[in-house]
Amino acid sequence: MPELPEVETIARALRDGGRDEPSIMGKTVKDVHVYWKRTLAEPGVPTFTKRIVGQKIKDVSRRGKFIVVHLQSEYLLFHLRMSGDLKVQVNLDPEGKRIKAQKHDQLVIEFSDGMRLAFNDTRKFGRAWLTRDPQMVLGGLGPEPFDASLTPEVLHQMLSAHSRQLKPLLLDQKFLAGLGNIYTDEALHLAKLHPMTGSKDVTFKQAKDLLRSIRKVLGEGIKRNGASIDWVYRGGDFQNHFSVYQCTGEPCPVCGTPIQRIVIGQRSTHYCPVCQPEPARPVNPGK
DNA sequence: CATCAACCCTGAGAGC
DNA sequence: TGCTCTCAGGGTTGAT
Repeated sequence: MPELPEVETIARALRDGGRDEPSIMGKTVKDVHVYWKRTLAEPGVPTFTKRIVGQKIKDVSRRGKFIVVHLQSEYLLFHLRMSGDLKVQVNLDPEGKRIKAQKHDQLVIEFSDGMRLAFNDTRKFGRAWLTRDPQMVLGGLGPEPFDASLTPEVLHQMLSAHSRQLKPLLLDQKFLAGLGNIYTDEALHLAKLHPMTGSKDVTFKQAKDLLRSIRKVLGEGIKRNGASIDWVYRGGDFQNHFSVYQCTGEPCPVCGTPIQRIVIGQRSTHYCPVCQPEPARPVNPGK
């Protein structure tokens, strides 16, 4: 499940090269193949093809969990959702014949230099947009976790403005962009905050600790090239450094207490019952 | 505004 | 071995 560190890792590889793959910077689109139509959020296949063929790739960046490919006159956005990945591959064999798409390739963009960019997505939840106005897609996102303008004061104020449990609030991309289930659980554990804590009950000091923790776990994830979970996404090794995520029953690395798993907002949630004590006024104490 | 369930999908793992 | 069943999970949508 690619979250900010995994998406950042992929975006950097596309821009600078890496993961044994060349950069896509400066390449020109020659043709496209859409194998699963729903992968293309907008526009439809004919318009998409007409508008993207001939365009040159100027830059690659990231916003939240979106990968932003800057073209000459518009933007190609990707959201990997659960199982998406972007791979740069050789498109033509030595005889100049097109190498057939790999299993679960949903969208393939061919370049004029014989390479291609493949959007591979087992579960088909991922989406791509071709748009002149990326704000139409990205406009609703909350701040970037590493943005300097996101100070402890600002986060504290943001938390106070809502009356929700911390876990689902941090997962909400409109509140903060980039966290997913893994890094949210890890950040809350590091900040010693129970996932059911009401956002209005978070003190300034706790907000400050939370911001530092979020940046710490995300930074650690990026440094380790993300986490490789199940068969999804290759390369990273942050999965070997989880403190609580998918560590149910294992000892908390801080105090040794077995990690517990509960469900909050239809999401599995892992925490240490000692390091992250039940808040005085938990939101929805019953469930 | 907040919560909740359903939905989109496939493959892994459990149970038989 | 092979079948069926359950489940995971990000984000969207519609109902309460």
